[in-house]
Amino acid sequence: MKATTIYDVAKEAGVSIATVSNAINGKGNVSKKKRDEIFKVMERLQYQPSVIASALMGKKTYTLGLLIPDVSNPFFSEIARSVEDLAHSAGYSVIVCSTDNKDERVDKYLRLLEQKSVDGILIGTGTENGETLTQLAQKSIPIVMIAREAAGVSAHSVLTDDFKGGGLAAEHLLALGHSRMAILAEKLEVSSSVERVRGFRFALFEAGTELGSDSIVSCDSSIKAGKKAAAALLAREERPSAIFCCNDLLAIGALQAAKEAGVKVPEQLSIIGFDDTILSTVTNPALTTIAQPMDQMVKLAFGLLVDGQENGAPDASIRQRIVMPPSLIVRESTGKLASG
Amino acid sequence: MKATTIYDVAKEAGVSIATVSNAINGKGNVSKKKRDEIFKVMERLQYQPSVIASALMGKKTYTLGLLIPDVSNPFFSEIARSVEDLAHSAGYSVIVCSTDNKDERVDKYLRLLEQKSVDGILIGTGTENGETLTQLAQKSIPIVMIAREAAGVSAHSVLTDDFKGGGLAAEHLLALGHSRMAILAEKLEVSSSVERVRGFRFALFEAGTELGSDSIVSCDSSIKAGKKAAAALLAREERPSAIFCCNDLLAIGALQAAKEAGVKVPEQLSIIGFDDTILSTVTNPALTTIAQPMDQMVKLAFGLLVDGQENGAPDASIRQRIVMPPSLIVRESTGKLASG
DNA sequence: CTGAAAGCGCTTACAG
DNA sequence: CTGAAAGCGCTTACAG
Repeated sequence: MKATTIYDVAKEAGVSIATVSNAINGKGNVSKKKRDEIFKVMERLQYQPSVIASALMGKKTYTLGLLIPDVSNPFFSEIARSVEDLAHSAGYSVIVCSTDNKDERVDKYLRLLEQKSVDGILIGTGTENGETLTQLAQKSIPIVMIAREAAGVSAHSVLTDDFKGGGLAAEHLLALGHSRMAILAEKLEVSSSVERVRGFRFALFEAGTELGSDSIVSCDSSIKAGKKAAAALLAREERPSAIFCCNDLLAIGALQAAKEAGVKVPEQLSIIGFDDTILSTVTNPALTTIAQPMDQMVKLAFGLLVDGQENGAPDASIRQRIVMPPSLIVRESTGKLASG
Repeated sequence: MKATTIYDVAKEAGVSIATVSNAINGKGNVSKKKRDEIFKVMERLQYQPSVIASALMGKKTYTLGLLIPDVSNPFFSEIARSVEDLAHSAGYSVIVCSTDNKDERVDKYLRLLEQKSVDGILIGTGTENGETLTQLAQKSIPIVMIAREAAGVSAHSVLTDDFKGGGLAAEHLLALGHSRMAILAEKLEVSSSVERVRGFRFALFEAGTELGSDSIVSCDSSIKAGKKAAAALLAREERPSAIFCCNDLLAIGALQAAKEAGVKVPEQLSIIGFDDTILSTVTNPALTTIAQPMDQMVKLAFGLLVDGQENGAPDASIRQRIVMPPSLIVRESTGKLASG
């Protein structure tokens, strides 16, 4: 069964397709009578305008792209959900793209999205080579970065103050009386990770403490990798009394390593994560972590992406960089060292 | 900067747009010489064909829709990732739609996807009213159901043998010597949930045991709701020694309720979940659960959806219903009752 | 082997 | 207030 087109309803309603189009889009004055008649016919024929056709005429596709490292990672799936909801209520749908932080995948997806003429792209994935991005920006397809720094790309970005987040974690641990600390970071190419580490170290420095140079270990961003790295940390002669993990996945790995090593959390070891994903509420002990105000960040980013194009967008050219404050969520995985 | 079109490359290459089109699509014999020239120009101009335009000419949009209750639910985000990967390597992108199992959202998304002329829709969400679906099916947009039964809709479906899954859970608990059991189910409108409960009860029946009529409680599918319902169960005079939860979220709620009530798992209470999501590996104790072979299921569903249209599809009309076997994953949350 | 022309389903000036 | 016509960027017969 072929879908009904604007021609079908025009014929049925006894008007031209131009009038149908005008009626639908509320343009050019169509008399109320005709308009009603047209809408009645549309309903009867179950007519749905083809966005393909109208997109070809320069209108929007009402489709957005979302680039993230991995939808199956709770942190990003939560972002995806927020984006989707916002998009949905604004009439957009979103194409989700998991990049695994691989440049080739980023590139391929970006090209795909361009070919599909999406109305904008939200990027929450690492992109060292801003080349493709810059090209896109030139082609006037709006881009905004979320929870990631735009590496030399002239795009708006909304992110968390990762430096401060690291500081928050350090202060919490310091207040609990810890002094032998370690850091578990994901690969240090990711800018947010670097900032978290820097912030953590700086807070320690301000407090007059310092981190041994071998106290920062980095690994892949997964529970498994985190577990392995944490296990090595715990096997050291001078076992740390607290570990700052740059994301919840790593923190969970650390939790598991501690369990296997028979090290009690938080009595003998404090563990603090980052991101405040659903995972952190589910572990036992529940994870103390640093939360990013994701809902707000998504809302801001979405606004920049979509309204930026809809309004006259007088300031579209001036690149915005919105930084949001993280917050400490204390749960059960951190505490004072049990008696010394 | 306007994007380059087929006209630009035709002009540059000194040929007609028809020839460019043929060269790109490998149709109508284009001499090797011209073809090479054309490709060179395309590269130089960074030409990317518009899928919008070719879709309008009846070609595919290379976009698929995925309907699930909620991307931020780990079970579904894992499905989404598998679908995305398969789609990606076949040249498709996927629009993710979280329906919250609400009919209105299902309907709205379905209509949206239709307007965007997606090449197919994968449905993993409850849909009581098959009406919209049936309409779509008539409009010849391919649909396949995944992990859900197609309610009276003539669409392929690939699902887990939920009845057997429930049975597996029961047998496991039975073998551990339990007799006072209870079930935590999500709203009983969801077909898969009903089957799991039925399977569980049947296995008990075969073993000569029975479930008190008040031993089946249902609630929303969330950790919070599960926790509350489980707490009520645990507060009963005749506290159950084992709870079968129809999904991991509920099981985690039960785990938390037990912790709060001071009931030790698995020593005093066994808890078994369903789905084998990442969450079940992260709890402490780790969750015993029933796994669905999701990767295989997604692969099969995707094949039905995409190849079904690409091949001559001689059997496209005969509706397939593929049922996959679940399996028991024993972790730490189930065990024999400690001494009686 | 190659190109002129029609057409996909819309929208947008422009006449009337 | 309404419609004929051109055009968006492609593809597909059909001539040559």
